Amino acid sequence: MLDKTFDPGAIEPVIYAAWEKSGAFACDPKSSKRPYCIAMPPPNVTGSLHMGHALNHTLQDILTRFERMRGRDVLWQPGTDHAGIATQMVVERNLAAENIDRRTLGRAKFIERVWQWKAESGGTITRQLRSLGASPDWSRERFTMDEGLSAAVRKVFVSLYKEGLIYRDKRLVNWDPKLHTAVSDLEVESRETKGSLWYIKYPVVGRDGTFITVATTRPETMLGDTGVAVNPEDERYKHLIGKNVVLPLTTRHIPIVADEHADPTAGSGAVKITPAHDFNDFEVGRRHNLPLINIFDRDAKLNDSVPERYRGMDRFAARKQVLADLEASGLLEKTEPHTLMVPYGDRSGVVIEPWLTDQWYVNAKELAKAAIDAVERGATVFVPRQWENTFFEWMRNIQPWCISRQIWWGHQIPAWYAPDGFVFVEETEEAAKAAARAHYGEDVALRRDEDVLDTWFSSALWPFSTLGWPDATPELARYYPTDVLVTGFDIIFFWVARMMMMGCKFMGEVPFRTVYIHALVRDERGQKMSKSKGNIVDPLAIVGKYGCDALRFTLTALAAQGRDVKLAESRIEGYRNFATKLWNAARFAEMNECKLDPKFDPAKAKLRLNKWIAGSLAQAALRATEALEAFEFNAAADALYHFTWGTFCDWYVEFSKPVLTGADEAARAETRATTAWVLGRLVHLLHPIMPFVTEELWKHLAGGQGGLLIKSQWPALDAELIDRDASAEMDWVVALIAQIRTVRAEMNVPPAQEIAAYVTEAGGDETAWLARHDALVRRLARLTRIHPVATAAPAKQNTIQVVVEGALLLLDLAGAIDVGKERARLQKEAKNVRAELDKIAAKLGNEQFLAKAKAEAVDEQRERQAEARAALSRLDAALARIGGA
RNA sequence: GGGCGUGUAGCUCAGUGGGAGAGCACUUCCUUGACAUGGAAGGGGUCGUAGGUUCAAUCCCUGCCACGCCCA
Repeated sequence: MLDKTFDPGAIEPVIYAAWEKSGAFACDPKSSKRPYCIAMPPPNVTGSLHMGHALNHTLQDILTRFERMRGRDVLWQPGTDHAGIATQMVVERNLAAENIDRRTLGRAKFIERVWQWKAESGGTITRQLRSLGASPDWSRERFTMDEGLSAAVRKVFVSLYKEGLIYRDKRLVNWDPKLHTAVSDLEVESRETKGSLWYIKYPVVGRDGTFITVATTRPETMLGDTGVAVNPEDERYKHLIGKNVVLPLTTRHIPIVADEHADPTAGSGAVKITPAHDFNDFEVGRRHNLPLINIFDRDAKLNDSVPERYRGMDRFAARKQVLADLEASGLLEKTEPHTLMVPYGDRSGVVIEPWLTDQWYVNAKELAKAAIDAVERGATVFVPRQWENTFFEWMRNIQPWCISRQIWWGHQIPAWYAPDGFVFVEETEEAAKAAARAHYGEDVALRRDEDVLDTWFSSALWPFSTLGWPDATPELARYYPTDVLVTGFDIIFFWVARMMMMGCKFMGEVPFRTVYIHALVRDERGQKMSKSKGNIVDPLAIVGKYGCDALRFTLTALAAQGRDVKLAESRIEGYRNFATKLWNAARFAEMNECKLDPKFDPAKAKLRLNKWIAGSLAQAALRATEALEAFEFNAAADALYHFTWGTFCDWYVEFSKPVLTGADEAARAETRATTAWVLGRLVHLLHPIMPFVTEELWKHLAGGQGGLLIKSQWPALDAELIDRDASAEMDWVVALIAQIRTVRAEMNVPPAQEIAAYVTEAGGDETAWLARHDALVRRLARLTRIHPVATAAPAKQNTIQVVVEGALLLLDLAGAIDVGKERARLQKEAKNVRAELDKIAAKLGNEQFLAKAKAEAVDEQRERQAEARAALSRLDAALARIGGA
């Protein structure tokens, strides 16, 4: 016997273990089934589960389970990302607690400590994914620093280098002065900041008392100025172009140049040019051959290129000093408040400094071509489609990708330098040595580049490196290209774009046919969840409180395309209740000995009731299947929810009660079999969304003989099961009962009071329907009997009149009714029907409508008119009988 | 500044070229033999705004307003 409620905490771990043990998650490369593959976006190995993961993995798991049940050989490829900077920071923090600095430890020892940390703590996130019910093929779990994946990285690096698509360059990079590494444009976050705009007077050489005023947000960098720019069209400054100014606080003379970069409407119209410390100024400097003067060291402290008094100062201290000195010398004209965008490192949280260094770059512009083309010709399709615009926008304006990082944890760049600086890029040290020998005619000492690659470089290879590339494995041939990538829009640039580039380049084919982009999970007020706001909802806490299925169903139901998911706990509670509802429907079936009968064929059911529920189920199944195929997760959840609760539990189960306790043995047997059959199909249909409760119920329904639900077949319900006549009949019964209940409530008939009813003016169908379902109607509308009578007249003083489609019912209250109240009720109803009739009449009276509207639309209006007229005449007659017009 | 998206019931959101929906919240009633994590009934919306297309617009098009996100 089932318990009264489902106990997720006790049952989930047991079921998960059974799934894993059964091998249900594993793909089967040798099978004859069609393959289906999803590459899991590898979470950071340092990560812990948040709602974004929960949504992302729930959707992937739904697709995985759905396709698996539909008979595909599914590979959901799991793994984790080594997350270079993030992981190094975690381990450095741990070392700091032991008072150890990584530099004193040395590179090799440090890397050892990272691996040790990974072995101990790196499994957190994958363990957490298990408690979400995720069913990837754990036996194939990969890590981006695995030997195989590292080999792929080296091969890609070397071949891109040899093609000239990876190169070394000295240019400005985003320098993180805290982490001491370059970062890519994407790892820089611009934050709107309230600052100042300082107006500084630069004296013009040879014209005493003449100044040009520049406006700047970063006065401290003036010590690296090598020019002043004005717009060539700016009349205020035209006469000064070509003249020199004395750079205040120094003795340096720098030229005034004409450049479009200077905006005459901003600030003073003249700008200082610091080519070594500003991306725009770098370009201006290049156009005018201005020298680059680097004034910062790697900590962003001032170096020896500045006057002595500023050396060694931090950039922020230097700003104060420079301003004070300018003020003292009368060169600070004014200060205005100014809002500007300041770049911050997304990991370190400190202000990023544009800094001149040697770094490795990928020619992304070139690689982007094939990726753009692939999306243009539909080889990869984004769902929802509009994200293709975002993708194109980024890809068409893509900048060189800085891939070297000055940290230790990651794939070390396979480049070796000879003493003369010549570089040899090879997959192994031996190959580099051989190349050097060939180059110099003798062995020379080689020094390996110390930098490592951007983490996203290895993630970009994920869809094929995990399948064994560069080896030609059977898995690679079978599962690449993958079918779907499920991810959030925030990593379209970081990851999707780069996988597209690398996949097209090295596999000659896109990495995935479809990219499903889901939204961000926000809190119930629509705010992004963040630690500082304290509005984080922890998925594991939710799972503990409401069960995994409740969380999964909630995320699914809210995952409408093109909209953020706003998560309110009340929704989760509601879907937990849904799981309970399903559970109790099964409990009802069990109590009534509804057992699965393998020989039962719903198409052969005799009772209208059973034909109707089978057809309704088929309809819901078709809708859910279509929705999942189209990634309309919420629509699938919605169709199944409404069938389960609104149709099966609210009506069918109630309807079945008189049959199950009745005397007709054949009807009982058929209804029992139908109930069990519907529930059996239903747990299959709900399984991808709510895997635990359905698996547990399946065990009970099938008496342990049905195998695991996760391995079962998706129900292919024939649309032939949808029986229009049975639907019309049962819909009428439902409407009849609802109408009687409404009237009873309005007339304050106590719910427990059973009353007699009379029916008259019934059509042929309605008479038959009422006879057939007499027991159901009596039970659900709480009537003692329904007597057919020849006429409603004379309406008695103790009868209320219920107008339904195709019949008139009289409810006998066995006592005087409040005639005034009854009249008011009928008048209100008549008023509503008249209003509707007016609307229909206006339409049908419109010749344009009759001439131009589709025939079906006109017919529909005519039908509605006929129904409304019939209802109105019954209402008028009813009113006449009690003496009210 | 460029791009994208969103404005529908008190809240969170579905939805459709022709009769406005769900969940939660709210009101009233009900411990009936699956379920009070339940059942029954009910109140509540000029579908942001102004135009246009159409026989017909909440839905399609345009402008505007508001909000959100991404990029510069």
